[in-house]
Amino acid sequence: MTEDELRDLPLRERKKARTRQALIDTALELFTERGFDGVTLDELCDAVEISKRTFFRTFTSKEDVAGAPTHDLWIAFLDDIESRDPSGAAILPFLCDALLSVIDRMPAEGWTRRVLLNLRLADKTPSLDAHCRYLCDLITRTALDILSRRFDVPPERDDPRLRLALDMAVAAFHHALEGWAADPAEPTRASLTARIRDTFAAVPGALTLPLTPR
Amino acid sequence: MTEDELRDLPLRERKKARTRQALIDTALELFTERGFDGVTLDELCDAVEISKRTFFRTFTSKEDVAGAPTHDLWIAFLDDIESRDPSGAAILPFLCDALLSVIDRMPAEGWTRRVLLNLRLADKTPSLDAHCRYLCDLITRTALDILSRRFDVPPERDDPRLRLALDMAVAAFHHALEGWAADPAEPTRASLTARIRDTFAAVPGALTLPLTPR
DNA sequence: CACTATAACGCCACTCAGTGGCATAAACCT
DNA sequence: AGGTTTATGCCACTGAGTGGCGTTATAGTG
Repeated sequence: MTEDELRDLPLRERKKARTRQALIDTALELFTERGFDGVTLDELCDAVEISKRTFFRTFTSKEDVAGAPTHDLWIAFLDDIESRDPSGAAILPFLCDALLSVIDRMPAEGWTRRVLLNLRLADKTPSLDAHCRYLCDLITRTALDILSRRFDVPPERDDPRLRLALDMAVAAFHHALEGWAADPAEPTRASLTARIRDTFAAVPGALTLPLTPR
Repeated sequence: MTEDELRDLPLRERKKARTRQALIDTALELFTERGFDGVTLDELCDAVEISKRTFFRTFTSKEDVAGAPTHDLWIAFLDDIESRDPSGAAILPFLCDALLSVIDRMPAEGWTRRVLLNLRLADKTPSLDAHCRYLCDLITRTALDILSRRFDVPPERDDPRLRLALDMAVAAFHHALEGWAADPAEPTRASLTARIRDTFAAVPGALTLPLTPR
């Protein structure tokens, strides 16, 4: 949510959105500095001048606020595939394009840093990692609904292909994100999209990878 | 852990294993009956006549005890791929065989029921679902280590194929488990292995699934 | 510009998961 | 049997998350 989009919302909504963003930013900074478990919710709420009760009206858990950046990305992804033109392509390029396009449209200001902190925190905080994976699975299910509504594919109980293709895309995306977040060179939006392209390209070859003993 | 394997352990280990099993069985029954959140740890510990402190020496969290059946399955899987003969096959059939073989060697008595209850609980308990996914990811990483040690494949940072193949296998396995656990007909070990074979067979076709608008 | 309706917020008390510390008891070893 | 090691029980404590309710701020209306 950029400042521009914000202006044409009612005052009440505007304040809510600002509080939400302040919580995300402050949480990411504090967690990164002192560790996820090293910061209590009370401290976070103090820093944002918010009551703990209000925190739980905005986020469902402590993990939820730290996972918000990637979650927002997934939400935008769902919105994209709701209307994207398949133009005769197979499912995997379709999903890859959707991801690339969504990343391209994310807010310019500070987006990269937020996702990066989110990923690095998740990498060393089991409960956060678990939460992100759970959210991601919810998204996958919703995406499955959207795609099977829009396109002419057999239902999941008869044919697991759509489901499997989605899971592959998610796996490829995760692998790209992981390598990107661990990159010692400053990760940029461009380096992320490059990694995504590469990983998706590697998918078909993965099926036939031969196993020769060392 | 069967009663047979149990006998040649020292008394101390035997007791620990029995307590652990009692905790799993009682937890699954209680959670199924009154819901995961409807049972407190104190109640569970009372039922097994164990102090809460001892519970946390056996399991890392409330979720952990309910996820133990599938976790045990994954541990056995790791053990299997440590020594399984690839016999020239590609990675996917190799992993499929490993899973089938592991399922075949699980304890006869009550194993199906435990896994079933675990899966059905995870299906309607977000925190449990999240925990299982996290554990599963830990396993995937370990499997990656084992395979890249045993076989002659490029390291992950240069080539994501091994990693992607593992993720696909996990996705296929999950899909099989999900359909199996939701089966209105009594799920058996045979019906599970059949589903696994079918889902793995569908993987190559998933890559090229065409998207034609309805 | 009031005036009412409607959300959001703050505060307080409470439940329950999870942890640290230490005393006790059980199993192991010789 | 006697001393050592290792598991257990108990108690007090922290911190996440929830329910209830009074208060404040925004929205909608004459």
